[in-house]
Amino acid sequence: MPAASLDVLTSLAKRRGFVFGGSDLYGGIQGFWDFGPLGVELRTNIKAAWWRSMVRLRDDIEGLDAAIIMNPRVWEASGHVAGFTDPMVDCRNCNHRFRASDLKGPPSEIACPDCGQRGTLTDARQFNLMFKTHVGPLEEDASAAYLRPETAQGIFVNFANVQTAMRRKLPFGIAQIGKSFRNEITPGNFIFRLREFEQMEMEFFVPPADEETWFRYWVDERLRWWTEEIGINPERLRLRPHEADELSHYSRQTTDIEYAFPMGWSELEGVADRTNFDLNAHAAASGKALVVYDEATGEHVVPFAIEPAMGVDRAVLTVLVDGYDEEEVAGEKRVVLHIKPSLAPVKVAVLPLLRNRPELVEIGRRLTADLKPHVAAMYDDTASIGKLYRRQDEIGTPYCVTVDVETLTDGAATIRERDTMTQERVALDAIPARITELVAGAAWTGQPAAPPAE
RNA sequence: GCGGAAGUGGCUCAGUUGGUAGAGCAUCACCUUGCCAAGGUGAGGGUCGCGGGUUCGAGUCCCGUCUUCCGCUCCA
Repeated sequence: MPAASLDVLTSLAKRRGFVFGGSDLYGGIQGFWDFGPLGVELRTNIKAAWWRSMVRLRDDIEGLDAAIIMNPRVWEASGHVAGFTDPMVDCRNCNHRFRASDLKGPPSEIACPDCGQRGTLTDARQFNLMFKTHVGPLEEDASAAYLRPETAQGIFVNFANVQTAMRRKLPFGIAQIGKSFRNEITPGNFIFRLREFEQMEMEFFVPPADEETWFRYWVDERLRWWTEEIGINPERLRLRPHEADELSHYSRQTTDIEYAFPMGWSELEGVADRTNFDLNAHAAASGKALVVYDEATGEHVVPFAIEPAMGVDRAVLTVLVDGYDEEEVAGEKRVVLHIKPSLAPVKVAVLPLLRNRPELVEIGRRLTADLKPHVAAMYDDTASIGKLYRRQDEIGTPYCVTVDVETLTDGAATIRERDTMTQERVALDAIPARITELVAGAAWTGQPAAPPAE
């Protein structure tokens, strides 16, 4: 099963209303995409799946929705101001990049530390990966603020609030879904790397002694989520532990969950062991203790944070790539999105076999109205039945209900399943319940993995 | 930011040595068919990314600019 190329997928996404180029009316803007009618449903469903498995089904994780703009001191304490705004120097010969402060002289006078070539270094340039803005109407330095480059800091600065309000003891986690912004030098690969993107991050706070156990637990649990709950082909997923020299400034160890995208294996989610780096940093900068009292030892401890972090947009891309398939049916190409029914933008489409029979149209419309309170449903009669099926296949609609002439006498209609194209005949009255049952039955395979044994 | 390629109707593209825009698919209407992209008739839709220049005349040449794509960087 060859994965769809990004071109094919981009074309499908635009044509069918999943994703549009950002501001394309004005020629576009690099690194920003708009989600259309179907795209917003898909991403909403993915977020719901994450929130359900992370927050709703668990009793050890709380939810949070922090502001995008925070006090700039947050970013100084977290290390992002230092890490994201250094003057950088590029080597035109070997393409490596250096912090100007790490070089032993002016870039124009020294040789490249890597390739040794002289005269190939650019001047120092400010690389600010954080979007800067101003709070209030005056654009002065004192009012400068940043759009958050990760949602995690909103969790860390609310650690004590949540812990106290919810009377939490270790271990417990805080989960958050929200937009983040990075002025990436090179966005691209469709919606893989964006400048405005949405993250789903969870910080799981554990006693320092349990760090390793929980780290392994979350790597396994996240991989399970991708395969069992999102339905991604396990053969196209792999784990990749980071080498020591590629770790982020806050991380002791990180394992990526990678997917075999058309452009190669790329990161889908990172599980990072952030230790107590962030809580310590914020405690030091704010002057407020960020600790939990451990009754067993009678001591205050600064918890360690294990962080599974993923991008909603990458999840959308993955679901599209993984689900896309071109089959041959009766000598014709059939494009179908084999995505999990729970994720599909439209769960059921009601199609009259004959659109010039008012009775069938009437029944179809009424059935659609009956379905809408239960699942995302739509009605379509603007083409022949075969064409209507293919349209729904292309957007991943798992079920189609076809109202035919026999419906007038037997009061039943056929439910056609996307992947097998098989049909079952069900009484009109029973169809909403049956569809709901089918969608729900195929949606969830189970509960999150049990926490590691004490 | 550096190197390479490209920007023509919703999508994919054609447009010959510059002469005043086409195709397929898609969409819509009507007819016909009636369970997996059938057929027929017709319709809508493009100031050819944007700005400037050369020319009697530019999608087609020149300059600038913006954007996109592929590599390097990045990391959700």
